[in-house]
Amino acid sequence: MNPFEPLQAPILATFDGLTEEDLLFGPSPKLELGDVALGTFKAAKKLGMKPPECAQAILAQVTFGSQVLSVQATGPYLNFKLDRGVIAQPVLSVILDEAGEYGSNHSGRDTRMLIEHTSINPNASPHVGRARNAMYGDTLVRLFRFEDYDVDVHYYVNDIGRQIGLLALFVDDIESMTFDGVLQAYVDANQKAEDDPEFAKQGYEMLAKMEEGDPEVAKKFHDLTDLCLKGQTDVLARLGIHYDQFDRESKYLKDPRLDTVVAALEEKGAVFTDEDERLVVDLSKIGHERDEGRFFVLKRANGSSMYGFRDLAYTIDKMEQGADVNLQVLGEDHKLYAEQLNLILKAAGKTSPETIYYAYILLKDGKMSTRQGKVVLLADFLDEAASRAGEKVETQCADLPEAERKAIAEKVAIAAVRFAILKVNPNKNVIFDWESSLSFNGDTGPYVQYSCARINSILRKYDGPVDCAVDSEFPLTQDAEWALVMKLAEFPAVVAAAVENRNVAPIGQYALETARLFTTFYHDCPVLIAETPALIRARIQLCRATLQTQTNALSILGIDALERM
RNA sequence: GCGCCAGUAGCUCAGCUGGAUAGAGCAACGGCCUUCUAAGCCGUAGGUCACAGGUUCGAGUCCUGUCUGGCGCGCCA
Repeated sequence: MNPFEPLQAPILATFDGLTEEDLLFGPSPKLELGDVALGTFKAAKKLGMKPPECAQAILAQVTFGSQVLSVQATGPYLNFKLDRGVIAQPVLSVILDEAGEYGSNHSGRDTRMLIEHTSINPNASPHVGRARNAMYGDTLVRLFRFEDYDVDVHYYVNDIGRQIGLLALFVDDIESMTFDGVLQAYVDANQKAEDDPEFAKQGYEMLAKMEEGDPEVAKKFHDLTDLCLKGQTDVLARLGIHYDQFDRESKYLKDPRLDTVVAALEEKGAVFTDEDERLVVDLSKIGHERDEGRFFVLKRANGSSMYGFRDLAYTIDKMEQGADVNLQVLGEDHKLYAEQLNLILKAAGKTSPETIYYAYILLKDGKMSTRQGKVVLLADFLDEAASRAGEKVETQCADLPEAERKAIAEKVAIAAVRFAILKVNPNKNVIFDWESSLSFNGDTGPYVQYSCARINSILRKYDGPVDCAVDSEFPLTQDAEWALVMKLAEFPAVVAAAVENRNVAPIGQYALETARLFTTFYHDCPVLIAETPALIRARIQLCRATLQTQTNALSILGIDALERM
């Protein structure tokens, strides 16, 4: 949706050699200057002029249509005053017409994508720190599906490893065990392993039996990790996060494709057995330039494989599933590790997925620590947030049945967490503050939801359905209306940028800005009691278009636009 | 020590890939509910964009160095 088309076309027709990209349209910094501004920097360069000259040249030579009421050159800028209604009409028309698809550029048509995210260790309940991976990954999935990608979501289950070995040894009766029970058992088992070396050794033996394929041990590992996985995915499902496929690490223990990798490494002289009988890759032979992180261990002295060795097989497996785009979401602590894997795969003639990294979530008084109990569990936070939201819903939606009120409170809680995490650029640490995340005021998900609830409230009171046919004489004159329309027109570009940069944070920022502009409009421009029927009709359509755009933006973020709250 | 990421208002964050006088929210102060939901709105105050150089018509944004914080660097996953 390019609302500037009527301004652009006559300029392009007058000056040869200019393209759309040379014309930098945007809102004027102040509405007194104009409704829309054009920066002439790029165009000037192409035309061999200085920007202010270029502005003057456009002013002198171009004849604009009747939509343009006046043009003024201010240094390198041109400021246009427009017939706002005429410009706004097609914007609203497109939004109401495209409805749930408004904002999508459909860039993923006929494109298959495999994305792996979350993949947390089974022995922990998701806390908000780890959940950044899940929320970010899930939001990418939603973004790409919105763009018509055919997305397959994978979760890599670390179902083997020392921690599961200890657990399997410690736990007798899995049948009657709960997720919380397993978590406690893991803590106890670790303590026991620390106190009792013999027990620790037996843990490794369990692991060895698992690798050898002992059916009884395998079943125990499987049942334990299943229980854990269910506990974890239940919490994540509460946030609307779902997966298409769970890939068990144990499946990749003896993958024949690893032989070809090792053979390729041998051929390049990049693999050797060290003095402790470990099988080690020397990455300096295959492109790693520094000393740090030069060595990568594939197998222990006893022949059991390391996590990274199995991950090589898993990565190869993912890449061979025929997706056009492969993505994985990893914490920034995995940066070097992923680079090491990539080098090995490249040396073996294999490709690697594109990785999206995110920085850690910190607490106000430092980093999270499971050991010190300095964690915010996702489930705990959601419970507390839902309870606080519930108090408000109780007074504001007293007429609704209790079940419905509870559902609303839960959705507010989800919006609070998801938004708090997603609005921050992924390469920045998030400082998670319990209190401000529970306030629901200001820059929050609930604030955005609230603006939607207000729109819904107006639409409910408006008698009759909203007409999608937008009048050509669209009577919008107020600044608040204009600012809102311009913001709505931006949405497809915001989505396109998010796709290109694999960054969803700007969508959160966009929803926030739109909500703020709507609220200003809400206060400045009465809808249901506007002066004329035509104005009521127009503002209702603007409300409907805003709600549609926000619904689409929020759905990418995994947040529900609420009818009432 | 080496590598990657970051440093913007007291606090938490934006800043459209180099463009007009750097923007929000929280906290503070002052206003606004018999008028579409006050989870709200309007206003005031708050800045040497970590620091020092450089690149050019123009730098919060690009380059170099320094400082501070996060993460990582051979049998954890």
